[in-house]
Amino acid sequence: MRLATWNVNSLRARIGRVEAFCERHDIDVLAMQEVKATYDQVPLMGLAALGYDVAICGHGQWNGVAIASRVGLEDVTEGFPGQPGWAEPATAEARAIGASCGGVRVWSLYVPNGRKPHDAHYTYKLAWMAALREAARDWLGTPTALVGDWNVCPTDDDVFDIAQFRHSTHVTPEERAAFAALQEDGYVEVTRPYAPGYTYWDYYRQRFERDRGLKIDFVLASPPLAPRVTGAFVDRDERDPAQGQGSPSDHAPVVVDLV
DNA sequence: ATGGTGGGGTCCCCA
Repeated sequence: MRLATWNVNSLRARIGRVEAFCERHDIDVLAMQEVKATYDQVPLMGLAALGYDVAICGHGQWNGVAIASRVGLEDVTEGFPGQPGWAEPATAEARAIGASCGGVRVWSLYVPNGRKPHDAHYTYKLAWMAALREAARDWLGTPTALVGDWNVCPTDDDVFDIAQFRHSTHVTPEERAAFAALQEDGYVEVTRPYAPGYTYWDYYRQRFERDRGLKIDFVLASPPLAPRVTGAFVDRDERDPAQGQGSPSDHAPVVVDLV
């Protein structure tokens, strides 16, 4: 089974690229983040014609998550127990969707950005990740994949210039500890051994062209699932403005193969 | 310390 995760930065603006990506790589399950759309807003006929069922847990503005699957899409759940809410309607209830796909429980996750350390959104980010850890403990015994945009750089090597992030989110000890805690519980980050490179490059200052990016998109596999991983890669071509139709997302998709 | 680009919704917020 081939599983992918991709922060698409608007599914409406990117539907053509998403369909081409699924076809080109023979994707079975695609977890998407920042879809910025509800189900009825997106022309999904193309994906349906390719054999995919789609579930969207989304808001029309700044975020929203989705799962497209052609190996079954069952027991769809929006959010997880204990997920902290947020007063702003634009950010509420649209950061996690889970479903059973071909015998694997897949969670498409959009971890809050946090904006700035000391910002209330940063506190919310840490609370959200702590709640995810608590919920994820219950899924350790079954084949589970926690995939998505984690908005955390686990090591200094995951940032093009750590000096520029002295006063930024994504690299603080607290965020790194929250990401590491899931691995201490038994989840295994399965992409890095096969695909150590960046997954995100800012739009401005030609960051992609100069390979000045971040590694923030990951796949955490539960103990029963981790040994089934046979490979992974980052499809940098999908971030390349010179390739494909229309403008790219600022994230590249991450693909994982499972037996 | 700031601004650069792209995507939303209403002319400004968010990544």
